[in-house]
Amino acid sequence: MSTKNKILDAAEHLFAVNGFNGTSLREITSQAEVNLAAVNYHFGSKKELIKAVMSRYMNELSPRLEKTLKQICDDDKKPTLIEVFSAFVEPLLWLNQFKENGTSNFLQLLGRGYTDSQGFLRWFLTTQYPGVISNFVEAVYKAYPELTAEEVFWRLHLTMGTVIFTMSSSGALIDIAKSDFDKNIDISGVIQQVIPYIAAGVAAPIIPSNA
Amino acid sequence: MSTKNKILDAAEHLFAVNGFNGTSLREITSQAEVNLAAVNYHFGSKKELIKAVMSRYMNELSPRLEKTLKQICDDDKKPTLIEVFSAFVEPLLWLNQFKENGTSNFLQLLGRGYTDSQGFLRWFLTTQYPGVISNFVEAVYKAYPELTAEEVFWRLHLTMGTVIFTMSSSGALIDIAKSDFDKNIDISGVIQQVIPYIAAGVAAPIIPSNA
DNA sequence: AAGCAGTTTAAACAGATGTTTAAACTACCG
DNA sequence: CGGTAGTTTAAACATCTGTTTAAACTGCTT
Repeated sequence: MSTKNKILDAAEHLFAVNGFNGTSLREITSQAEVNLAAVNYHFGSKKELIKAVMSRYMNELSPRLEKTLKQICDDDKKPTLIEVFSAFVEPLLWLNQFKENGTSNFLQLLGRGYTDSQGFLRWFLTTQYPGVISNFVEAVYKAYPELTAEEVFWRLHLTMGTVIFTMSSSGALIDIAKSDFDKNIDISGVIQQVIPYIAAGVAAPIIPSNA
Repeated sequence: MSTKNKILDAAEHLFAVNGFNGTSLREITSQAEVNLAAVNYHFGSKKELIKAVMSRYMNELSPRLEKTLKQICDDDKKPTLIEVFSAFVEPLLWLNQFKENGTSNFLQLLGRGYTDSQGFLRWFLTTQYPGVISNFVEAVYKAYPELTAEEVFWRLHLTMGTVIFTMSSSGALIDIAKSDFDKNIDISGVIQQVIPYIAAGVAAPIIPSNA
């Protein structure tokens, strides 16, 4: 395995667990068993390494997500919200075949990017992968045209929060499910819990503005 | 204003914006206009300062939350989920009178505690304020007894994620609402968007386990 | 005025951080 | 074989981190 990939693998794991700020280059390079200077040699800086870790996943996810969302919207009959959100499941779970623990690692990284260094993830997604968001918004609008653009905006942000936050701590949740309820679930079990919740949330009755 | 309070105010603001790891004692003490050593003199360590910042809010919130939740559950008729979640609104908004930007600051701090140093918030809430959580779980159970304990666990975690994550970035969301939709909303406007969403999410139809 | 507990101050501490340097090593090509 | 581009290495760099120290200062009581 190349030095570059050894670094990416170690960084991905440590970033997911301890966050970007909480992970030092020395931790990364010693876990990857490469020299400290290798990060700066191959990636230029720590910031560029973070981008590289995120891009490796987004480049896998982006085309698959586009495909499943198109499949749903190209049909003549309008999709249900459950179908729209389920369109994320297959691409996300595929990350587990792309890399071990790929799904939860990626979702954890998303959460870190949102909270660690403010605005980084927003910049990263909107500038590097603008199609993903617009496709998604369009799909939700087709499924639920009664919502105004403003309401779609709010509910998608709430959904993003639910998913990212939950997945960031999915490891802990899986442990609790085992110890408290004696249930062995994995990441797809978590997703099964999430989808009806967010679908119902997005489909919630609209509150009159002057109530 | 006492040195102790100057430190608490500066720390609260910086912690909320940049996280616990992302804020140094030198930033805090220079913004508070006190000597660097003052933190260790008055609080002992940075970790104790973090606890003190959180406790200042929790000590205000905890009794009010207990009161509003009790009000709902003591009635003979069972509460609705909207009522249960609305019980959080008044205590949370009261933090704005307790301190300027108190509500959003506190909710941002909650989000930081959840993601910054893993497990800290969980330890903090369960050991220092166990009543808050159990009261809440009981209220949800009364409002929606069809849910199993396991389902309540999942949906409350999803709800916590939604609320904390959204409120952490509520500042950015308020800005977007203004620029993209020309709507001037404040923190209570955000809460108004959140409540129907999470109430619908918790009340979502239960998925058969062998589907 | 003297003493004293509580507080503030500047300076230093040891350790960790991201980054850079220059020398050493490696493999391939002429 | 010699040379050269790409890579790895150990060491050092400057800067930042939380914490500690000992001296100075404060307001109060005896």
